[in-house]
Amino acid sequence: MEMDERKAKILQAIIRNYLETGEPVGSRTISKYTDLNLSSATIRNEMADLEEMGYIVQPHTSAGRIPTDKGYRFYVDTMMEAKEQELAEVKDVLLQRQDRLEDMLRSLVKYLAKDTQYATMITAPSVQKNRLKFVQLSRVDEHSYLAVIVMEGNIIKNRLLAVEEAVDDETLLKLNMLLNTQLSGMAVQEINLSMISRMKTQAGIHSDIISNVIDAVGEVIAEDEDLQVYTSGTDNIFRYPELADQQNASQLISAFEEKQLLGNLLTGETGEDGEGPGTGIQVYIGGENASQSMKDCSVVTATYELGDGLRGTIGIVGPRRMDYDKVVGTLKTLQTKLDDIYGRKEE
Amino acid sequence: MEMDERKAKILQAIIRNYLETGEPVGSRTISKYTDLNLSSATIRNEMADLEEMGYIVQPHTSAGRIPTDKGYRFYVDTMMEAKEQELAEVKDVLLQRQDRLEDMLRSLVKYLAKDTQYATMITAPSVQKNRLKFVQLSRVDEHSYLAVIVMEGNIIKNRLLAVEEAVDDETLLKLNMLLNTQLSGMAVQEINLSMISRMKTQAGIHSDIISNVIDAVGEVIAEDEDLQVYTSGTDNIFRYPELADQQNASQLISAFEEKQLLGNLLTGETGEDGEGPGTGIQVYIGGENASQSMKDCSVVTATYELGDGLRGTIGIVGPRRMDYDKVVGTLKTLQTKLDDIYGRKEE
DNA sequence: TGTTAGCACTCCATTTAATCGAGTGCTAAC
DNA sequence: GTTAGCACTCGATTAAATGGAGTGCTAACA
Repeated sequence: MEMDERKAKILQAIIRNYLETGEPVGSRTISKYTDLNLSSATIRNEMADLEEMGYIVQPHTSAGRIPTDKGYRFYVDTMMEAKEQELAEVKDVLLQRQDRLEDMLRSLVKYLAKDTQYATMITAPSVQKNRLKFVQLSRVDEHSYLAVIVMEGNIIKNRLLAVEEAVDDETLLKLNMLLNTQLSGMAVQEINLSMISRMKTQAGIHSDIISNVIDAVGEVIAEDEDLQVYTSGTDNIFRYPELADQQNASQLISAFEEKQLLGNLLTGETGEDGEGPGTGIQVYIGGENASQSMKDCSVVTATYELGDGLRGTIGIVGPRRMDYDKVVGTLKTLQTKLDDIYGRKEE
Repeated sequence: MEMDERKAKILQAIIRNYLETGEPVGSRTISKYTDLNLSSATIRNEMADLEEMGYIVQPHTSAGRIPTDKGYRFYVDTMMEAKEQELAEVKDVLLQRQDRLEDMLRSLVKYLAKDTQYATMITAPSVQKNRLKFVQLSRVDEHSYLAVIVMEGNIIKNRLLAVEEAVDDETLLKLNMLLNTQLSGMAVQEINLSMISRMKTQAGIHSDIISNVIDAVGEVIAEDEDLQVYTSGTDNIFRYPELADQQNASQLISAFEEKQLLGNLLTGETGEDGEGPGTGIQVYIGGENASQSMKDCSVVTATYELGDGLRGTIGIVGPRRMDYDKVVGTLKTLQTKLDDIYGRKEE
């Protein structure tokens, strides 16, 4: 048996209807719902076929049909029309916070949760090419010195160092020059032992400071690697009865508490080809999810890019019967806007 | 009617038992539970009295008794024995992250959630005396300059500034001197218009850079004022059936999503006297909570101090029948440890 | 006067039975 | 190939029956 056009239309009608109501869909409903002008009996026959093919199931004998994962998959792959979404104020969110990345992400993920009414998450962008751009050491007071480290993509980190003996201004200037001539533009992997010892030699009696700074650089990099994940709208799961029962809710809320695992979930698979906005969007339906705790959810992920090789992932989590058209549309639009704002900086 | 010793003992027994089981406790249970050697009939009489006095109620006619808010309040005020807690690894958490305040708070709140099995929250410390300690402007590349601002308490902030025309090294040095002589040690409120215009005059043709930096300072301060709240262990509410039903859970999870409101809840009332650890701990039982959404919860808050006037609040949220002894003990111990680590820095 | 045994009573929780209705599959006619 | 008709299924909802934990009250006792 194969999928002909009429079956597809019926399947589509079932899914559309189920997305809206969350109730199993009966043959009579479809008969009226579509412009096919077929009686419920005919629909029933077709539905039996669709069930046999694995696109829909009955929760129990005398109920209507609901889509299976395979049914949703078919819908998403061949029938979905990702509509560009409005996303009115998002541009403000993105612009407003440009220089406080963290705040921007928090705002963004919150905005998305509010807009879509699903739970949302976003990973802080991680630097692809981990290059140092600039290192600076300054005196804060007698015994504390501040190391500021700027990486490619304008990721800024600081670290306060305790230093035994004071350093005079001139030496400080020299140390800074030493640091920058050696480290600027350097990829993190290239900083090796011989380099470090060379620098120490040059620093002479202040070699301990240099090694402090280099330690700081190392830590800062490491810090950047266990990536931050921000979430919002977890309370939205209570909007969908199929997720709101104690069992499910508890599991999901727990999952959202474990940012680290969430991160893995998001970064696990990005291997989609293509450039520019509108690509890198993936849909995971129910059992397709890597995590057991998400087995009753669908997750839509999108990679985003802030220029300079800064890449992260956005995830939207809802029930299986999530409004795929809207969510994918929203993410596409968002990608476009991000590209508008950050893309042109690249030149 | 008044509270005599026997009534207090019975009330205590009722509460202790209810804290453990979560089930209404009957007269027979108490008769066996305590060392009073009284028959259940006698206990029944006393319980009727306690009910009349408002310390306990029956959920329905033929059920045992459960404590009222007033009952818990009496317990907390007069019978609780806050036991010092073990808190094995917390010292590691506190030390390990000393220079990344944010990470430390996140770890801490997570640790507490795991230890207590309740939901936890913590506000980032806000600076009491908002003094600038150090300001530095450095060149990152041709058109971007980095302003680093260090405040009393070693709160470090950076901001990237776009600058039209390049500035040579010497000028940069001068600007930095200007900034520091004028701003260092200055309280934020003291920076007024006349000061700003004076600095601008001195900066001459680079006055726009100065005003950029001052703007940055302003923003950074403002940023610090809408205080961050970190939460953890919200999934713990599902451990307590009385909070885990859909209605309650949804409301609570929503409350925890609204960090801003949570913040108000925590900072609303601190007006407790006393110095040093072991003070500033407050217990809000059920309806005593300011927020309607917490009406079925108890909240224990504690202020903490990191030295240098850096103060924040910790909150632990659980069911009414929370283990007050343990929670208060935990917070006291934590305060002591924090004092050990950060307290002596003050000298 | 305080304590206790005994007993009737209440009310929730749980189980069991009864009813309803949406939706199906199948058959036979068009 | 389509459709009307009908018997059938099965979850959901409502109603009734049962059991038991715990009470309040009374009367007897120290």
